[in-house]
Amino acid sequence: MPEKVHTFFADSDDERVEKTAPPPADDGGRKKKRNKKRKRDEPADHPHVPEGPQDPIEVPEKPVLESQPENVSPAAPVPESKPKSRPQTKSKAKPLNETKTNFSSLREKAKALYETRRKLPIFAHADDIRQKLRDDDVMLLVGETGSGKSTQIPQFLVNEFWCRPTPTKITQDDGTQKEISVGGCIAITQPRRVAAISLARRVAEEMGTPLGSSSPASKVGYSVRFDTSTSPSTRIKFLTEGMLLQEMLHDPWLTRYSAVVVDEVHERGVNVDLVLGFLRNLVSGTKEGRGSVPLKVAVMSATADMESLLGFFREGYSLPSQEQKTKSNGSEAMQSKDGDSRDISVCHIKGRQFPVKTIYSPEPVHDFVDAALKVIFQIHYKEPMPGDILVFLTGQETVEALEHLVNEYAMGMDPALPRIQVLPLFAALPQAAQQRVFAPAPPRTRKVVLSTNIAETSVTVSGMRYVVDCGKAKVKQFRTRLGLDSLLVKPISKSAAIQRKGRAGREAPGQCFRLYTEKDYLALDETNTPEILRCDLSQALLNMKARGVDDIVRFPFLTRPPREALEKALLQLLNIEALDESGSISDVGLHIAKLPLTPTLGRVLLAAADNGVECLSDVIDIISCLSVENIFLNTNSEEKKEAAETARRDLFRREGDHLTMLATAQAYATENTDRKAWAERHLVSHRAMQSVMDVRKQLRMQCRQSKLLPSDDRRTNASREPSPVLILQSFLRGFATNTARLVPDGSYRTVVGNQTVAIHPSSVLFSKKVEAIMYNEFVFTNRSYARGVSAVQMDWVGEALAG
DNA sequence: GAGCACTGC
Repeated sequence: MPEKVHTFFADSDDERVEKTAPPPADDGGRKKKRNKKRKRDEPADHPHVPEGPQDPIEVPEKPVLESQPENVSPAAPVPESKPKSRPQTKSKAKPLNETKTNFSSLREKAKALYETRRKLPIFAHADDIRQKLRDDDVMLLVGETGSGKSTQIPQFLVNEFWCRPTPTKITQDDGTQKEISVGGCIAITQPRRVAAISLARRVAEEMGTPLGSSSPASKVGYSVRFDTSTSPSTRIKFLTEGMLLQEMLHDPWLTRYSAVVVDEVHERGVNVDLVLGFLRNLVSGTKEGRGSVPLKVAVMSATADMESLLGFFREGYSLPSQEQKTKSNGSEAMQSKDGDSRDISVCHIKGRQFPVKTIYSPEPVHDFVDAALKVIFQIHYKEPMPGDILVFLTGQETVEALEHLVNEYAMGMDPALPRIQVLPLFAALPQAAQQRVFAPAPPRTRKVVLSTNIAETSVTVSGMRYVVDCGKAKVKQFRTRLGLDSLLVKPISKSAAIQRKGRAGREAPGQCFRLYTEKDYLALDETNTPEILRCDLSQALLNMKARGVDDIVRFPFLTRPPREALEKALLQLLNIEALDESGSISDVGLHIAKLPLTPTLGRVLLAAADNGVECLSDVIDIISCLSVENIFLNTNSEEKKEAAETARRDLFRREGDHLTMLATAQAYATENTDRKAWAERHLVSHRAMQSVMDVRKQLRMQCRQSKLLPSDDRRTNASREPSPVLILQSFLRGFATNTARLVPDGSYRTVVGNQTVAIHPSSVLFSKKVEAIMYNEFVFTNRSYARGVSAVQMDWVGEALAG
């Protein structure tokens, strides 16, 4: 396979962007020096983005969520979980005159933003990028932090000739021809919801178009779970990877799209691997379902590891097509037939980062909390203000330990020195406490943020000049053989270390103190282990089966999971009857695949439907609670624990966590005056309960659509008592293998495998002895824990295991 | 006696 283009764009050096910034290039054809070929590609109705000197762009120094265009600051700080999704007043078209006035002010804003855009490192490469995707269907792009790739690439491409809706004909199953329109829209996938939404908002502003469903003329929209905002004129759509997979279940040929841009591939979540596999099949196949209209694919990553992706897509081109029709042609014939579009372009765009000096520990460090403490004060004593410190630790425990130590030492500090403000940051921290890290420090105060790897990708805190990196992180790993997840502290990868270091150089030159030796660094893995090698594959496999990938072994995995892991997942799907004996997907499996749940929880939902509408309704409430992390607030202090016990007394159910969750969800749902106050009174997380209600609403809706629930939404009988037996038996249909019995020594042993398992301290059954338990999660940290636990009877378990 | 980080029509 010829490799036609392999270009590395030399770009400006880090801080000298201004000086070496290339001559302003074209953004979409608005400049004088325009590319002749492009002219006719531009629809006239494209919002006008003028050139020329404009008002200086105000880029507010606000917390920025990562994966946002690195140099873009959203107007608002980190949104409270789902900011605008709650009162859903979507898809309301504005009156025409209002829309009109909006357009002119939107255009003004876009005009102002244009100056910022053209200074982005990627801007000078707009023409090359357009040309590459005209020649080839696949482009790989390495864009370092600050290059502007996520916001600019879709704008570079949206007016290309190949990006228009194309009328074509497809052959239907019955052999008849059907006229359809293919393409017209660009999809850009993101690993996280917030990134998808804020990127869409930013690109809409830059293009001078309203966002999503706010106007029928909107050209930019987004789609994430619980919150989709698009219009009939949407041309650029940001969506989460999961959302694209979901769309592909209904439209396997992606007929709405002319291009899919897969962003942040280096994060390698399991969903992105599936997306890439499906896209490779699409670009290297016959495209019959698209009426032969090509699909352009751009794969973007922040790290330079493009070799494996290049090999991955080349392999797709060199194989005989997955589709039967071209099989006889062989790969060579296909190559000459399709010519250029069978090549793959690679681009490398430098980022815009300030230099960060790396300081290694001269000696190996045994206690990184202690070492971090020393380094923090070393920085504080020696380095000038301003300059906040970001410390990467492994988890809540180490964060809190170091928090106490720093506060203790700071008290004995010379009063003449600037003060120190310590701020913890981890996902389980209540939202209000998380927000504190974004507030600027008081005068003469240095902020020290102690964070888990949440600050590595998900949250960006501004003002950081010093990074302290312990070199470790907790990693979840699914152990196929044991059927349990382990959560262990492991060394991070080089690319994670580089990512952490980069956090010090976003606003000024910085320093990164690595609490490990250079030798240790050099011994680290190059990249993070892809999630597909670390997780239970049953959901991924079910998704593939639901899309007609019969032979899992032949699916193009960017990283192929071990055979054992695939077999385990297939067995699991067989156990819950999602697959039949031949390995084909069953009706049950097809139904489960469409639910936004793990296959096991999906199976439980269907089993509950067999036990009647009331049981299904209750099980939906419980599943909704299980779908969000921890609905109960943490109670670390003895005092708080007692308070919680009292506050939650009326929610507690002796049957276990499932019935307790049901009581909580129903009490919350029936609270009509002040849910927030109710949650606070019961030491229940209001944020988590809002998510629970979102999931519940979605599941109820789907069950009504599939006629499992009656179409009128009235809860059957609010005052009725739930049936614990039916509910728990429904759960056993999915979790029969997640059971353990009490043995004479007072411990629990798993029914399958006879392993010791302890009830997690967060469970209401903690320290209780019952005949047998069923649990949702089996996690190894310091020991094996069962989480999400209920008491069950052994004869139920026997029945469930027998099928 | 304890909770890395994401995510789904």
